[in-house]
Amino acid sequence: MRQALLEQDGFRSAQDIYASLRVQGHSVGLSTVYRHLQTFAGEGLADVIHTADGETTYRFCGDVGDSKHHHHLVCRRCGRAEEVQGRAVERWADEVARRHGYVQVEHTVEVFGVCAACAG
Amino acid sequence: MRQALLEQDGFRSAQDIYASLRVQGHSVGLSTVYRHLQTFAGEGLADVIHTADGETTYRFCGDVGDSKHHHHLVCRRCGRAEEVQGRAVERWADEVARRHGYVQVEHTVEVFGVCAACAG
DNA sequence: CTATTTGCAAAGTATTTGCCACCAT
DNA sequence: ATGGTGGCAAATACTTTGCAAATAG
Repeated sequence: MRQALLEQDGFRSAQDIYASLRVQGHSVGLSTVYRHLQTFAGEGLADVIHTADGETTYRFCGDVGDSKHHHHLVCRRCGRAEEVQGRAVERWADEVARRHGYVQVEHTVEVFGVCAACAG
Repeated sequence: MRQALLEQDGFRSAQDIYASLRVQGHSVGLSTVYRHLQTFAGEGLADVIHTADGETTYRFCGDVGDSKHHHHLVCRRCGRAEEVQGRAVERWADEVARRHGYVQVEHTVEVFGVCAACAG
């Protein structure tokens, strides 16, 4: 089951993944999907992002516990995602925060678009 | 009522705003809060952002229909926010997207921290 | 047999909608 | 009367939790 989940690709919502699994014949429960997703996210096996309309989506990064800070370029259509880094952004965020006297700074940066394949 | 809503400050969730209004003595309905919030957002009178944990929060920008593209530096504690711009970020996002062949690019960038006042 | 995993169903929480009452015109 | 605004309550949608059956060790 864990396996079946890990084989899913791209950023998908829990509900979406659940539906896919059922269609694929697995008789899995919704709670199981949520439970694993949370576990994965906790272990760093999955990235979590919230789309513009507030949906929570997950994506598996592979088995590598590569915990490096990165952001995503996500296809709005198919959910496919590229992991990207941006020293420029990190610097900008820190600078902005510092200038206003904010501490314990974090930031969320996600880029959405339509990938070459989907754009046709 | 519209007025009472507009007087709220900082980024707050709908539920939060609703609670405040009730405490302040207004006998307002939750739906009214949501309806106005959506209207405001549509008119550009309010900015909407989703916090890291998926909560939807709103903030009033004043009466100016100043629709310029900007981001926020938000205090995690009190909800206060500074509107910031970052040409560097815009450029970076476009560049990253272009490099991977993505089109119709958009991005969400929010910086969270604890403001000087709250950090004490 | 005990511990873990899983699925179902129930409970929660957040948001949207339907509908009727109320206010000013 | 008429249109718009507002409140309550019901309906949705998404996520979490309780619990007992199934499975593994």
